Amino acid sequence: MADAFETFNRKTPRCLSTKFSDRIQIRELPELSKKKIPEATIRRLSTYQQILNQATDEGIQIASSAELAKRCRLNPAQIRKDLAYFGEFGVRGKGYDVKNLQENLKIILGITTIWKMALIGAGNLGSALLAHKEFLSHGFIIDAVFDKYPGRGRPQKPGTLPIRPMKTLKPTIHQRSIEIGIVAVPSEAAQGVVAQLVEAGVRGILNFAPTQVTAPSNVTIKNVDLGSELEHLSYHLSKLDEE
Amino acid sequence: MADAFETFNRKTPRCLSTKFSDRIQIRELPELSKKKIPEATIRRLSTYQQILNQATDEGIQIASSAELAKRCRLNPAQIRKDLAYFGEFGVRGKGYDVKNLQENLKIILGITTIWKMALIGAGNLGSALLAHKEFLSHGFIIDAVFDKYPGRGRPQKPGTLPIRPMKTLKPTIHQRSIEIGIVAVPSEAAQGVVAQLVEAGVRGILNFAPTQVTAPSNVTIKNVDLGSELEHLSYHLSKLDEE
DNA sequence: TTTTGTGAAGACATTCACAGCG
DNA sequence: CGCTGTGAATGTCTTCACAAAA
Repeated sequence: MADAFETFNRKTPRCLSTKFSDRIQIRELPELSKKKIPEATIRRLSTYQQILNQATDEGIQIASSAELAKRCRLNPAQIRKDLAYFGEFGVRGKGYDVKNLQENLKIILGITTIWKMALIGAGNLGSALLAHKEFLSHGFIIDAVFDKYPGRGRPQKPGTLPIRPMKTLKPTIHQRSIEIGIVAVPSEAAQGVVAQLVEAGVRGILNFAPTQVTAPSNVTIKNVDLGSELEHLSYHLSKLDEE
Repeated sequence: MADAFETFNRKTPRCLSTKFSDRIQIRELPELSKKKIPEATIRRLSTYQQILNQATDEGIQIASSAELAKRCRLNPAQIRKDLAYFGEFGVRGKGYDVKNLQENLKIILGITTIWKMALIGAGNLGSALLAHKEFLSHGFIIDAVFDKYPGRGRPQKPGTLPIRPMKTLKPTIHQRSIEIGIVAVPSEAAQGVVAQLVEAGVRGILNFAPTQVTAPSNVTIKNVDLGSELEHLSYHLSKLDEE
């Protein structure tokens, strides 16, 4: 896992020879290698993955930034700049090797190994997530399921994950080395569950409850809120009525 | 529906009396009333709704921008500026009336009436969405369900929506005045379904398929991609390993 | 030639800081 | 007094335009 970012910013500033920088300590140099990567760029990396998959399916081996831009409706310069934050992946005069770029994006996104996740909440949404086959192809797997009422949900078929009581959350997460929690419980319960997940040692949380939850800064939280997406849609639809 | 935006930019520039502007046609005036609202602001409006609901539940009647900011971890000036795009909702020296602001946000977001939606795809995800009670409290309702194979899915109980064949998409959407489509079908089928929805006359689409779909510019598309959210999480988790 | 990678310019978004109002 | 509403300042992101490379 630790080598996931070896390719990052691997460029040496051309104005400085290695020898020179060996002898003289230069204040700006460490800053240069830690150029800040915009959040907006990171969000687009998944889209690039998506369209590269599509291109692979169509048998395309080399794609220019213009071609990629067309597929995700972005500016070509945007794509070149985004990729350039992480290295020099293209060939001037030709474009990007689709397969190669795809591999590099996987490394950058940290999905070279499979992330184990714990699902909390086996209601409607939880069950759908559990059945969601696409997770695995993206490098994620639900490895344990918890619910306040372990009896509920679909009857447990053989080969299905057992629904565990909340009491066993911490030991199970430790034992199975789970690093991500998915919160699919009602809003009222969400903050409590987040606290338990943090206590159990997860480092990332995907929260489906439409409420603001907090966690220490070393735990990353991503909120997925359907209501908010629909409201955004509604805003734009109402606005069109005005014209 | 058309009155949903009457409160927008209802401020009269103080430098011009009403009489004055009645008599003389001023070029800049129409521009002033159409000040462009940042997308980032619009995305935050749903969050404001969420924290106002929370405040209401706690019995809070008046809240300052500082108080609201603390609840959604934003800068107070951000909140004041966002709200100021749509009118003067606050009282100087006091703050914002929670109830009143909530009502105004509903009008701004266009959720004063209930939006009817058609769900396409009655698989795992579709079924979960169908059972998702929260939609209604946000002003949205699934009014018709379609699937390539109408027989599948949960056995149809009385009082449950029938699963209709795709053939009936267009007439049903017309007949029931449905304006939003939810795409919960596999990636390969997504673009085709989007085309059918557009043809049937919907104006907004919520797409759960992890693929880039296109529609004419008069149809608004919002993508919800779980894989992409997880990849974003993965990126941040991998990065923390580096330090 | 073609297309990348990248400074510089431009567009957009956030925060500051304070006048103005209750 | 306290807090909003808002220009001005700052910060961030996107796009342009071109030198450098294959």
